[in-house]
Amino acid sequence: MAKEPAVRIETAGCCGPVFAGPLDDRDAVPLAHAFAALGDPVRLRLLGLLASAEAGEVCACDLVEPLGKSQPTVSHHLKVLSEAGLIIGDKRGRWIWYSIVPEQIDALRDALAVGPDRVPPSGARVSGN
Amino acid sequence: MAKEPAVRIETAGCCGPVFAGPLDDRDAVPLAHAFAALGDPVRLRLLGLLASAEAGEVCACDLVEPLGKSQPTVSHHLKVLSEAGLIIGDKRGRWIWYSIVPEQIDALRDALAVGPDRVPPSGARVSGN
DNA sequence: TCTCTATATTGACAGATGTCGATACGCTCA
DNA sequence: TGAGCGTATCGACATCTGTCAATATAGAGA
Repeated sequence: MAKEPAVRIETAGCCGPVFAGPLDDRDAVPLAHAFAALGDPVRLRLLGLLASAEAGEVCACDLVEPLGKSQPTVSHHLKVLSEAGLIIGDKRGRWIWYSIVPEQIDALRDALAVGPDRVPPSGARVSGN
Repeated sequence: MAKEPAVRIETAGCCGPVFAGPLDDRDAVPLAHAFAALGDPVRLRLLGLLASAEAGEVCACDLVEPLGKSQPTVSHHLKVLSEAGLIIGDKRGRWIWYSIVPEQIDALRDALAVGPDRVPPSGARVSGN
């Protein structure tokens, strides 16, 4: 179960680097949502823990203590990251194992490519204006 | 005036990709602050406008109308981006010309490099499905 | 100097967000 | 079936954030 990211950022798939040109509000909103998910220290540390896990995934039960937050708070942040499509949880028995969705992180990286001549995704795209 | 970014993200300069390992709270806070600055559609569109400008910079007076927000609101967002070190303003006479600070954007991109063995900061996209 | 214009700041307000304790849900195992 | 554990949800609260009208500040030009 839990095999599909909750959200797919459109950047990598269709629209190319955001900074390659003026951005439509409809494109900006989901992207801003994804970046906002990164805009919290606890969530960044959460991602760091997942990324550094030997097996590429971590049991939610092993996230509470290193973060120093209450279980509901950690659960809340996991939900935010999950809804942004940046992580995904796999339920096995009593436990849920979370792992990073690399494609989504990459999509955000691509979105941060500055200028039209940087890392064009597949084809030349919307070369602004 | 206005020659130095307000903030320098430590990632590129010293610490490498954030997702390469567990993240200290002291490191996470400034980074989260920078990502939070990207977490608003208006600010993303603002960056898009700056990035797509022919001259690499845009007069603040030319930002209000395309964004469809009030002048104080635009000024507020410019301040947020500026304090995050993502843009910089150059005052010339009555006008202030804003431009992107590419090094800071790159620092954020580098911070999003997932894992120690993935996509060393320079490009190489992972054609994410 | 005084006026005009560009930008920033202030104050106010509604809505979003981070946090926790309490509690509900769901799975496993005896 | 019931007890126990892992996780999510709820409710409450303080804080932060986005927005705008009003106002202040600062430079240019008459």
